[in-house]
Amino acid sequence: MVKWDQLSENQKAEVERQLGVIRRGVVEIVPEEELVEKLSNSVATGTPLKIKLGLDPSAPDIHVGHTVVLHKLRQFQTLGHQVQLIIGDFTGRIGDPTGKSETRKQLTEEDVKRNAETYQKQIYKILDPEKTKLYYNSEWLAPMTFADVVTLSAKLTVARMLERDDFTKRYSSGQPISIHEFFYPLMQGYDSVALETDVELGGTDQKFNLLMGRTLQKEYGKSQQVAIMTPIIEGLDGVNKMSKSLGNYIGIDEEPGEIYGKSMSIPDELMVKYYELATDMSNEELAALKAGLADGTVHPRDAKMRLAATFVRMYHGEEAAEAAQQNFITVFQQRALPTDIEEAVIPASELDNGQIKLVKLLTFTGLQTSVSEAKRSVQQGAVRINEEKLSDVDAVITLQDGDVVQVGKRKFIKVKLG
RNA sequence: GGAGGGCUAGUGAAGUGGCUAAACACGGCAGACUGUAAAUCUGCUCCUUCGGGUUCGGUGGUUCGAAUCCAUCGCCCUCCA
Repeated sequence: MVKWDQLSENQKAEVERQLGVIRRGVVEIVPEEELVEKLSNSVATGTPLKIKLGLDPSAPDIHVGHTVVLHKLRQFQTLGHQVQLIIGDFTGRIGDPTGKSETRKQLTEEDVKRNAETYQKQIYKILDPEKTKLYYNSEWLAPMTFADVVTLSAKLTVARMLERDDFTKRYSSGQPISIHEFFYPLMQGYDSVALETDVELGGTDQKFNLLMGRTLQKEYGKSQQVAIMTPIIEGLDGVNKMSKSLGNYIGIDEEPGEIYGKSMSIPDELMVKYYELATDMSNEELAALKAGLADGTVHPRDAKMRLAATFVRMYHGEEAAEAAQQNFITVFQQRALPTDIEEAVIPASELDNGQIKLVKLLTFTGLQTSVSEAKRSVQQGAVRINEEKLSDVDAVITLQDGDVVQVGKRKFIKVKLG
């Protein structure tokens, strides 16, 4: 093991450079001194560090919140390190209790497998597959005997387990905690033992689990990993953490227009954070942007548009980003009709003499989910056909090919008679 | 094993026989305002062929009438052992 003190000046500079990248946006590095030593050894010997991330395959749709940690992994890869991606196929069948107010349902083997595949497709939009090793933790967890499990679980106490914040909360507020949930941190920690991980990444909510890895590695006589915690990013509302269940997320698999629009809807205060944590913008560019926003030379709206375009570019490419931006300018800034409107086919059977009731049209095209909702929208002046406002609930209209039906600011459909 | 408490619309939570399609808050949608937003203000927020229909964990009862009473089943929690 080569130590920091033994490094040449050039090597020290390299370690410093790496630290600069690694530190960006992270909340905590535990313990930072050990990271310095691990990096020193890595630089001196040319051995990449093993950087681990555990994936819970219960939610296969990756959103921007998940990408925070993925971008951090990508940075490690760019610095030359090796990523260990663990598909928690075994743990997934138990369900991580982290951040959950209630027990998660257990996944079946097929669920896990299907989700894992979806995951990989999305994850390589950010990670470099060349520097990623994929593991399934059933590989080492499934063969363990009950005796092995008892040995493992004997290393921790119930009191220790209950220290964990979400267990404490659930326990004191009378929410159920199943015994099997206690095994989740143990298994995740054991993954690090099995793979001899150098650095494990996770959100701040993963702190307990990450530290468990250190504890268990020590118990099993291994070198202890460094835990790096990335922030939990707020969702579109700017208040709650981004999550699918709260609906305040930007999914990386979403349509370019959606990604762009959602990005534009975030509060200004969140912009820099998103740039810092969830984009591939360099530290230098980031600093320039911050300065520009601070001294007023960069308009917040322009900065946000650039952010939105960056998201689309990362997940759909340059062309899609430009198209999404152009569409946004037309529809929202100029309040004009978008150039590319989805068509809805209205079969002749739905028409009576070429006519159709307005509310019927709205529900039939899927612009509204129920007649009641459609009526409300009409009454509220949200409905337009060919940019002309219609406010009569009982209106019967004559449709023509190419008529554009609009509800609110963002829902459009072009009529196609068929 | 014993005792008690709970399950209401997307969420939280009122409601303990008719005045309750069910307060209120949040969320959501729409309108105004703006730099797209956020904030703020306003309206709407079960479905409907607009006659009505279907809701308060499931089922079965009592009653002219039940989210509200009874029975039973399921799920959850607390305390005691």
